[in-house]
Amino acid sequence: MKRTSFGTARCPVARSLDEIGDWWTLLIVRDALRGSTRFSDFETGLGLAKNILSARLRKMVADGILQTRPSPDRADRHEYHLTEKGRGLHMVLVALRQWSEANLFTQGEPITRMRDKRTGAPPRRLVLHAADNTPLAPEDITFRMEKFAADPHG
Amino acid sequence: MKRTSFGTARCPVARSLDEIGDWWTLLIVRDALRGSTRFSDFETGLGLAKNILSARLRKMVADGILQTRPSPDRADRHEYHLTEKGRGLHMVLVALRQWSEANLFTQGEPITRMRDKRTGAPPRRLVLHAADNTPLAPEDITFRMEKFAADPHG
DNA sequence: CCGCCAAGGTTTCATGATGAAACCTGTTGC
DNA sequence: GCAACAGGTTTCATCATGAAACCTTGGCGG
Repeated sequence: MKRTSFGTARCPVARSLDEIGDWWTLLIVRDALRGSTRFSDFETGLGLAKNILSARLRKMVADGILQTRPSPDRADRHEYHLTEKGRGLHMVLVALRQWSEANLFTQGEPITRMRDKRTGAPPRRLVLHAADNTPLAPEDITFRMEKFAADPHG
Repeated sequence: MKRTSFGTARCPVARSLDEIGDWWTLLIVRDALRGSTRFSDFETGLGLAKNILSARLRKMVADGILQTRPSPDRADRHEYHLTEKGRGLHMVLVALRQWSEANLFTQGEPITRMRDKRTGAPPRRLVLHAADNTPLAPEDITFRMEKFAADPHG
């Protein structure tokens, strides 16, 4: 009945889907990374119903992905800004974007592509590297159950 | 009323969410990358209802993320294997996993972590690089509307 | 060759999430 | 003072999700 929750899953992938695995959250982050801060920015950029947007923004603030700041020009309003946690989702968006570009578009279709602001060149593809900088394929990876300890390198 | 579709969006992020942006698809890919191939593998690994699993597998086959192969031991059954397109989602899972590890776990919590199979060490964090290998932050990126042309480097 | 069991689904039905449209509320511009 | 507008909330119909029951096919023990 109730949508199953992964909020306490031991698998990080499952747990992350609990916070951002719905239809709109990542797109809100995408727009926020490109400068959207106001309710109407998101509304027009995404074309979603106000009630849904309202609910999502509220949840994202509660989850620490966005934070509200008083609007500079209107005392009764506020803006939505990404937290560091929210900005951290940039890499997820890049990964999704690169997969999508490689698999979901056909020749000649209009597409919004990512470019290096200085040079106009496309960024490199993401690659997972081992500690010694050799690339790691899915088969080169194993999984281990541990007790969480924060990575000192961030 | 109907869940809005991003299947024809020009933004790759939006379009990808149309195919994999639901609660179970990425977790099915995760299990498939770790070796699950049979219906019951996914069912027990994920703990989801059979009807939902059935619908997801069917959609993922239709989308070219999974493909069915005849089972080696039972003529009337088949296995589900990732296509190249499906394997390409590995990087998305890694990005989600790293974000989750950095933001959703507290000290001492049990967690399933990714390790280099040879050395047991954790992989490096993903970083987006420019063509000249300098790191690119979200602010260093711009977006351009183009007609899609496949990247010759894959 | 008969009956039973398990894998791999499909059907049914109650409930929660989604989305369109209408409505509310406080400012600001005129 | 009043209309317009941003920024929501409420209402209601519809869709998707999930639990449980049911079906179907092929081994297999006797």
